[in-house]
Formats: sequence, structure tokens, C-alpha cells
Amino acid sequence: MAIAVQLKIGDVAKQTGVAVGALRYYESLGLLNSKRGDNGYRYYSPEAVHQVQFIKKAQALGFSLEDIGEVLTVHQRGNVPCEFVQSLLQDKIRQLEIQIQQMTAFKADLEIYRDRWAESQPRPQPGDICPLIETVSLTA
Amino acid sequence: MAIAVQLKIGDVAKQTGVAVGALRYYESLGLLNSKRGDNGYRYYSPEAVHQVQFIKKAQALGFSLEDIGEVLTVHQRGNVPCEFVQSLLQDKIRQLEIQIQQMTAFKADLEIYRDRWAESQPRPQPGDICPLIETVSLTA
DNA sequence: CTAAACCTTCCAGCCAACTGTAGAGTCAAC
DNA sequence: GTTGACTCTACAGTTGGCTGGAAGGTTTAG
Repeated sequence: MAIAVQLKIGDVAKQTGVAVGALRYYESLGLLNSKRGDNGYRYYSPEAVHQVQFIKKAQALGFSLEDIGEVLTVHQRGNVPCEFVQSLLQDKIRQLEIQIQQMTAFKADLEIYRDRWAESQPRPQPGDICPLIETVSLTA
Repeated sequence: MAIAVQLKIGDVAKQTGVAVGALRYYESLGLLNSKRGDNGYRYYSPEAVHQVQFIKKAQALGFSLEDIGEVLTVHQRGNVPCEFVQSLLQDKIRQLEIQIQQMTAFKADLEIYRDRWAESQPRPQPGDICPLIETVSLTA
């Protein structure tokens, strides 16, 4: 008659869809705790499943494991870390904006190069490898 | 009286702004050739500078060193590899489009989460870590 | 002639988030 | 009691494009 259900790492893995190795990795980063049995096995409470699901969700929101570690630290200090999550979220949104901008600009550049070639094939200069690329000017 | 100017690796590095180690790395990937002197030194013709600049430009267009290797291989077979570059370029553009789309959708998701919290802070359920994240539903 | 500045090879490390393997111990079913 | 499924640790490997260091040989400026 087990009063508290104790899960082994494989159980947590099955219930969360996260590989056993990944769970051990999370533990090594301080994201997940376990109690050790006399046999050296890790044992988990059902809340661990919840915590792993939290990690997955936060990852799905683009947070790195380091970010998540900070969130969990705030949580473990007894706070509801939502304000902190808010600011991380805002950072991510800003970063995404910048990346999208850069990628869009970059895509436009590529299209210019593509079209330049499609319209009028630049004449190869002696020594050129591919005139299409040779005409690229490097700013950086 | 040197009839053909022979550059040492440091000269090529200075003229291109590419680190010596990177040049050796390019050579290890087959992107750059050199002749060896009796002292074991790599010697380069001035065209090598051109070739390194080509590599930099292609990189600036988002090509991987592997891509560039293929382009140079086509070139070394005696062809002007522009059609091949064209198709690579088209691939890159397509990939960028997809990435931009995904990132935009993802950013919209993040904004929804941010705004959901800003409007009405969800009540923490017992056992929750951060209710803002707990409400995330995982599709995958 | 000597010291600095080059050059060589080989190997390790970096970033993230794992996965895979070896070798050994443990547990559960039949 | 034995087979097979599970667990443990520890370390190597993955991806890409490098950088940095050790330990040695070469060249060049003064």
C-alpha cells in the first residue's frame, strides 16, 4: 500500500514524452529534482510530471533552458514568477521582431540577386567564378 | 626578383580580413588551395584573395560553406556555376519565406500570451508555477 | 646574431540541447 | 533462477564555423 506514488525516470519519460536522457540532463542543469532510493534510482512525485510539462511549454514559447532555470529559481524562492516571465516574453517578442526584420530584408536582397540574373545575365569577367555572386558588394 | 607574387597565409588574411585559422579551415574543407614551399608554408597566388572574397560574399548571401564547396566544384569542372547558384538562391529564398512565416506566427502567439496576462492575470491554480505559462496548450 | 614575428600540425573548446554508448548494477515476471 | 527490462555513471558525439593553445620550425628586421 503505497501512500505516495513514486515514479521512476522511465515513468516520467512515458508520461511526458521527454526522453530519459533529457530528464537527467534537466536535473544536471538544476531544472528538476529527484529523490534517490537506496538502489541509486531517481524517484519522482507526480508533480515532477507537471514540472516537466511546464518546461516543455516554456520551451514551446521559445525560452531556453537557462531562461526556464531562472523562472524556476524565482518560483522556488516562493514567488509567482509571472512578472519575470512577462519581461522574458517581451524580450523574446522584441528579438523575434528584429530577426523577422533582418530576414525579410535579407530575403529581399536575395530576390534582387536572383532577378538581376534572370533579367540580364551579367557577363563573366576574366577570373570570375560566378558573376552572379561576384557582383555582390560587401558592406561589413 | 619574384616573377609571380606569392602570398603567405598571413598576407591573404590581411587582405581579406579572414583569420588565418579560418583560411586553413577552408582548405580543410576543400574550398581553398595552396602550394607548399620547401619550408612547409602555404603559398597563395593573388587569385586566392579573390576566391576568399568570393567565399565571404557567398556567405553573406546565406550560403553555407558546404553550398559554397559545391559551387566551387562546379566551377572547377570548368563551368560558370550560375544556374546552380540560381537554384541554391531560390532554395534559400523559399526557406527564408517559411522561416519568416513561422516566426511571425510564433510572435503572434507570444503576443497573445503577453496580452492575456496584461488584461486579466489568470488565477494561480494550486501547484502552478507560473499561471501565464501553465495555460499554454501543447499541440505537439 | 638574436629576437620578434611568422609559419606548421594537432587537438580542444565553444554554442544548445540533447542522443548514444559502454559497462555495471537492479528489479520484475515467469 | 534466469531472462529481459529497467536503472546508474561517465563520457563521446552531433551541428557549423570557426577560435585558441601547445610545441615546434622558419624568416626577417635591426
